[in-house]
Amino acid sequence: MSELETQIENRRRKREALVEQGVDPYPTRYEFDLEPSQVLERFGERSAEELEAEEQRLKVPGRVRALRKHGKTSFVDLHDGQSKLQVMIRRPQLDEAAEAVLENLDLGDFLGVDGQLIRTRTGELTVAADDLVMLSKSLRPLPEKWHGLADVEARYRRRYLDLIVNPEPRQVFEIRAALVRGMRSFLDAHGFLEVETPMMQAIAGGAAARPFATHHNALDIDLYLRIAPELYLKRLLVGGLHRVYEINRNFRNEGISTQHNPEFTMLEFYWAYSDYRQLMDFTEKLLVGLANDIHGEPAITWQGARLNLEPPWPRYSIKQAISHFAGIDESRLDHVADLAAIFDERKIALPTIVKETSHPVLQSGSRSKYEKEHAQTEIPGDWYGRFLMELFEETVEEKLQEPTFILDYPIAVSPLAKPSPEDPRFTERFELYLGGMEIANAFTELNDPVQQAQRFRQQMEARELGDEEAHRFDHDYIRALEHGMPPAGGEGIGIDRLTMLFADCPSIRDVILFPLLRPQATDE
RNA sequence: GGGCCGUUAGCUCAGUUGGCAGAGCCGCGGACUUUUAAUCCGAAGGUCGUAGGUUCGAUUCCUACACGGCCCA
Repeated sequence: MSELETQIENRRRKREALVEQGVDPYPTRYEFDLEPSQVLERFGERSAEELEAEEQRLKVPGRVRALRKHGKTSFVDLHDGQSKLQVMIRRPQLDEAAEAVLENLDLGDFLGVDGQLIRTRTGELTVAADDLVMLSKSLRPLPEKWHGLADVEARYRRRYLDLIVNPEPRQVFEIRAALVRGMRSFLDAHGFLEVETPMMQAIAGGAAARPFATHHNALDIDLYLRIAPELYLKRLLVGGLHRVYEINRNFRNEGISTQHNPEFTMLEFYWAYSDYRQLMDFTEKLLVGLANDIHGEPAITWQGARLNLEPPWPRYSIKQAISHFAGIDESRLDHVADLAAIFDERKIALPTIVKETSHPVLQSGSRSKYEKEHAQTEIPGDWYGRFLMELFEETVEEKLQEPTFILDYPIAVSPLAKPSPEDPRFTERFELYLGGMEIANAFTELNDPVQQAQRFRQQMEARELGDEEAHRFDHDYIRALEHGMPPAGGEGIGIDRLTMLFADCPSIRDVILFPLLRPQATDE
């Protein structure tokens, strides 16, 4: 028998021993007065003399996290997930049932104690218990008390253990909840209506991503888990819900990394008669407010650096950003041939989509060949934008630690955004970068049904060239637009990444309670 | 998909330049009526991730695989 099996066997024997002595190891009901952290809140300041005079008796439940037995006196640390409360037990004062509980008590058990609140000789607030109730017998040993659970894989796979023995995850998920709470109250206060739109969609639209597929048996139709709620939320704009938001899961059938989990949480909101400029101001206000609420200052600490969130935040167009952060003159950013030359100079790989595309111009996969043929062959017009974006991601993205708006994205990569009146190659779109990560994506929404249909057709062409992430044509969405969508701004904010920043977690798995891992054969 | 790193007792970790596998915590037995990482005494606990290979001998060296981490695509 392995050591673990032995330990489980010992605990099972104690469970049986309790049953034999008429003690239910899993009782149905327990009435208590306060949990440990509440006891500390209410009585934490009382002196020994005050407690002695008060003769306050309490029933307190909690998980046994430490057990110090010395002869006739035992000390137990009772935890409620936030704080611990010490219990002192003098064996001679116990009745038979309580004695059996003490006799068969293990670390990890849930225990109810009943006794007077005192301070011990060392001054610690303590319940001097004269009655004990087993509330739930634990059959497996907890990880070590001092080092906790350190194995990263075990922490993700068995988050319940991580939460019991490590203080950090609880704090992280409290921050996460505070962020979501703060967003809701901010949006509610600005007159936004929270809605829920389909997670299962016949056409997975609203973003460039591969979806998860599923099937509805009764209707016998294929459905997709949504990659974004965008097209449904904008249908609501058509329907007269002029300020709407949704906080919910998106699913993207793509790789896993420290910044990507296949399911992740987004806030998306749409605001009629607004535009991307107003959304930038709104975003600044939202995030600096969250920082003030959660950290008590308009700043966050990210991987050792203090990032100041006080508005206004710098705003660069894509071209300005490349010029400013990568030192490339803006005059070289207007033509695809110039961009290709920069890729060569800087030894940057071509955009994936270009490499994967079966367009004859690039079939060789060789850049020099591409450049040669480029001179005499018509290049699909949207490749300028794709090259520009690739250059931006390669040279600028990681440098954007302080909050920065990057604006005016190429039309090729923004099929749902309204074109810029100044330069039709670009759109009224921004992304917010913070800590080197893309946190928000927003634009003035394209509400021209004719142009939107044309954009969808361009996406279908890209799909035929091999871009599996290209948007799908959504005829029903076009029909909705044809009824008239008010001019509007819309924005998505990634909750997971924002939590990473606010809780200073370098991996998205640390801000998702149960991140996706490859299933493991169950062990003992 | 590629590179690097990791996997030893329930937990946290040592270690073996190839020769019987180590500690602390936990668990078990004992002592102890104010401890708090309680203390003291005692006895336990291992397919060294899995499968092959090299070798007189592999936990250690080699190969493949599994799972995980970080970086890159």
